Parts: sequence; structure tokens; C-alpha cells
Amino acid sequence: MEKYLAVLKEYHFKITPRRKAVLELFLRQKRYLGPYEIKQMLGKASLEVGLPSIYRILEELEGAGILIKIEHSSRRLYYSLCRKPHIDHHHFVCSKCNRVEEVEFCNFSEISSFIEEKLNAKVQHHSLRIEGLCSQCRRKKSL
Amino acid sequence: MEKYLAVLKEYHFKITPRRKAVLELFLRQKRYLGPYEIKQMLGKASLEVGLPSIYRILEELEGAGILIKIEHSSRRLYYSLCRKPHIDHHHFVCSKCNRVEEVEFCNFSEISSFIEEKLNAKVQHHSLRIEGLCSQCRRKKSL
DNA sequence: CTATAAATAGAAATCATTTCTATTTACATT
DNA sequence: AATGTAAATAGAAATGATTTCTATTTATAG
Ligand SMILES: [Mn+2]
Ligand SMILES: [Mn+2]
Ligand SMILES: [Zn+2]
Ligand SMILES: [Zn+2]
Repeated sequence: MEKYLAVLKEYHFKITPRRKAVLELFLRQKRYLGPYEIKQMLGKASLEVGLPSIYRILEELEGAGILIKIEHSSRRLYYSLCRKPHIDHHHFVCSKCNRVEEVEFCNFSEISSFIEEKLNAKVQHHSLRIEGLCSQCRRKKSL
Repeated sequence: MEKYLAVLKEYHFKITPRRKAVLELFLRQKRYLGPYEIKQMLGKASLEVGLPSIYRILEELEGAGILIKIEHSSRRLYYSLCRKPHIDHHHFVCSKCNRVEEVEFCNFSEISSFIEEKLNAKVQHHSLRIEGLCSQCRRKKSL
């Protein structure tokens, strides 16, 4: 937690109860959370936070490299703690239960240089999304 | 065109003026089009088509493998003709002008088996999005 | 030609996200 | 500790892409 508050200070963000509460939530729940879900969880802990504030805080934390965002195929936004900054964050999404897992492995350099040559473009970022059945759903399916 | 109408028949879709008009549009414009843009272009050609119809037709054509969809980071949907069915359709999106180009090259098998082992999951699909500057925007930037 | 299921238009609803503005708060500075 | 100020926030309202609903029209099989 202290580590993250320090990052916030670096970025000249004030340390507010809402920002701390959102951070704590992500530290406790080690998974992807959506804005409304976050509002509800904070509400249960008796901290009412407006949705616009939540959206803003999530964006700020993402900008500071604390959270990573995933645009789910349901077209909703989800965020989770960024365990390792400065590495690629790719995702495996279960097509059955929507669970999201991070994928670190990625051999991208070959594709990247292929594209720069073929399209004469400058590659900046890339993101890989893998869809399939997570271990749980895979098991259920075969029952 | 005949080729695509045959596919529609295969899928038991009726050949209607709207569906033909949408297909013709994609055959003429060799690029990604959004639903509203499509409505406007058809309107100029004096064929009024409701947006719900356009959304439905696009989904149907995608289901039949005629169109491919991209969920743009603007969170809007775009479609373009699928030149080669049964191959991966990955995308390069210009972060400046939003131009979309298809990327066929993809060495995915290594990542796929890594994930299946590591997560004990079953991989079904994958999509790769590369962002950067297209050749035109790259040139402008250096001017 | 007719019957019928599919396709369509248009209005309305949905709903995640964003914008706006008045009020409150963190915290740097006295 | 008190104060001033920019930043943060709530809440209401707007936005806007997409979807739903339903009455009407149409493609096409027989
Ligand atoms: Mn990567
Ligand atoms: Mn691929
Ligand atoms: Zn699952
Ligand atoms: Zn460009």
C-alpha cells in the first residue's frame, strides 16, 4: 500500500479516502473489477463514492501505472492491479465465466518488425487477447 | 458479389435490397466502416436503412464469415470485408488517424501452448492488436 | 398466386460512460 | 494551528452507441 501511495505522490495526486479505499479494494481482491462493482463494494463498507469519481480514480491509477485496464468484449471496462510495471499485459478471458487472467509470455519482436517493414509503420504498443475456457469451465464442460 | 450472395443462401438468409446494398458498399469501399457511416452512405444513394437493420445485417454478415469486426479503442464497432476466410484477422490501428490495416502474420502456436499448460485452459480464439503510426502519419510526424 | 416466416422501420429503451457545476477537502504555506 | 487554493468529489444530467420492441412489409417456397 505504502508503495502505491508513494506513486500517487510522485504523480502529484492527493491522498484521499476514496483513492485509498479503491487501492485497498484492489489489494484485497486480486482480480479484475468493474466500476459499478467497485461502487457497490465500497458502499458495503459504508463509503459512498459516485460513479464519476470511480471512473476518474481508475483512470488516474491507470495513468500512474498502478492499474491495468481491459476492454472486455462485453464492452465494459475492467481494471486490476498491475503486478509488474513496464511489462506487457496480455489477457486470457474465459468465454464462459468471463474470468480474466494475465498473460506475460509474448514473443512479439518478430511480428513487430514484420509489420514495420510490410506497412512501413511505427509500432508503439500491442495487445494480445486470448479467449477460451478457463481451467474451471473446462472441467465443468467435460462433466 | 455472386460469391457472397451464395454464402448468404447457404446460411438461409434472404437476398434483400438492404443486404445487397451493404455488401456492395463494402465491395466498393475497401476499408473499415462503422454502422452510422454506412447508414449515411446508403442514404446518399437514396436507400434509407434504419440503424437497427444495419446493426443486424452487419452481425449476420459477420456470422456468415463475410465481414470481420473490430472493436475500436473508441469503443465503436467497425467492419470490413473478410478477404481470406479461415485465417486470423489481426489489426494494426494508427493511433493518430485511426486507419485500420489487417495483419495476417502471427506466430501464435508457442504462446497458445504456453497458456494451455500454464493456466490449464483451453484456448479457442485470439486477437492481436498493434497500435502505432501508419506510414502516412509517420511521415507527417517527421516533417 | 398465396402463405408464411423472415426482414425491416421507427420509436423507444438501455446503459455504460462522460460532462457539468456547486461544494468539499487535502495539504502547502503561513 | 489556521488559512488559502487548487484538486477532488457528489449528484444530476447528458451523451451516444447499441439494443429492444412491435407493427408492417417483403422474399421466396410451394
Ligand atoms: Mn507482448
Ligand atoms: Mn493469430
Ligand atoms: Zn471460466
Ligand atoms: Zn495514421
